[in-house]
Amino acid sequence: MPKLGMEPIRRQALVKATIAEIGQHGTLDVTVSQIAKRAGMSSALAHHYFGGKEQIFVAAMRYTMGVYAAEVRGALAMADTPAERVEAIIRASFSSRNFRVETVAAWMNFYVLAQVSPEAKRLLNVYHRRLRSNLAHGLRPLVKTRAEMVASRVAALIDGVYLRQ
Amino acid sequence: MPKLGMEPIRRQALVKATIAEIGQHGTLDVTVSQIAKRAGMSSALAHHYFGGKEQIFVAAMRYTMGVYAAEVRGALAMADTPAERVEAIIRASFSSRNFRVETVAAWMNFYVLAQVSPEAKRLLNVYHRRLRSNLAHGLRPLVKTRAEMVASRVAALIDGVYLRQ
DNA sequence: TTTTATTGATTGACGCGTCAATAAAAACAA
DNA sequence: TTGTTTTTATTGACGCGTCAATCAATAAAA
Repeated sequence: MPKLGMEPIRRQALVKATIAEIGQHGTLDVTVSQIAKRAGMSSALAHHYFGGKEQIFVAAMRYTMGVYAAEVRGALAMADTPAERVEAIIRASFSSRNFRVETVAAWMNFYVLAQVSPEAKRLLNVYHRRLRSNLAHGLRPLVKTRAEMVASRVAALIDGVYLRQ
Repeated sequence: MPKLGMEPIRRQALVKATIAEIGQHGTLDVTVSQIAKRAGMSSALAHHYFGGKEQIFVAAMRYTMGVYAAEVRGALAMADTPAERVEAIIRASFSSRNFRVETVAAWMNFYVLAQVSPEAKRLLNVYHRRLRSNLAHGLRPLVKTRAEMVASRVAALIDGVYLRQ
């Protein structure tokens, strides 16, 4: 019973299932079948829409980072002073959504994925650059020339705290 | 041509090969055969001495952490003031040895391994506890009651900086 | 009838772990 | 000392399972 326009629904279901599955296993060692099953379809269909496992992973990574970016943007929108901007970013980074075990596990494994998949590496670079840039922008009025350096350290601190969750 | 007393030599060769292989691949996705080949033996022998893949990984993790612990101890031995102690730990953490790409990759993947292997998780906990304890000890005279908290943050920062290497 | 959705079955590759077999050293026996 | 047995080292081959990816077939919309 093929309902039309299934593609976007299936894709999103797969992406979310991927994150959940990685979160549950704590590893990228999840099979396409497991993901597909959780998303309520056959593995063949997952391949049909994404082409391959790595592309599913990358899509999940992109999605996760998109959610995070949106949260930062939202928090940033209602920050007025530089200090507030910095705090907004940090607060968004540690929001309850981003701090769920499954999200943290996903992030950690995306770092590993970036060691293997060029596209994942690219995405991770974009995230790093944006995070540092956002932080530096808020920090500049506070610490002037050292803003870039401090931003890097704060960014590292955020990731480090994550890693320990 | 069985030379006797091979066991410790083979074990160490396998452990080092494991770290090298993980470093090169950036992932735990390395086969026992690859490791054994790099260590100059058959995969059967690797199984003979370690029993299984996971145990090889755990041994490599234990080894890596042992090297790190020794470096910290060494640096700590010639630190007199509290501030020097803290600096010694940080300096040791970022020594050239611990900052080699392969070592960093190994560490990162050991975090993933800890999500799967209880023994790896235990080892990682020991490392975390020791690091925080060492830092807190040096920090206490400097920040008094907040020492524990600051130690946690510094520890997280160290790992975060690593993650970005 | 062409396009979109969907899956069961299959294939082909690969990897872990085991085992039987070989060989040399060491321990023991005569 | 010499012959025999036991222990240690070592590997090639292989079974068994798993998994990514493909394909042919079915069915409902357009």
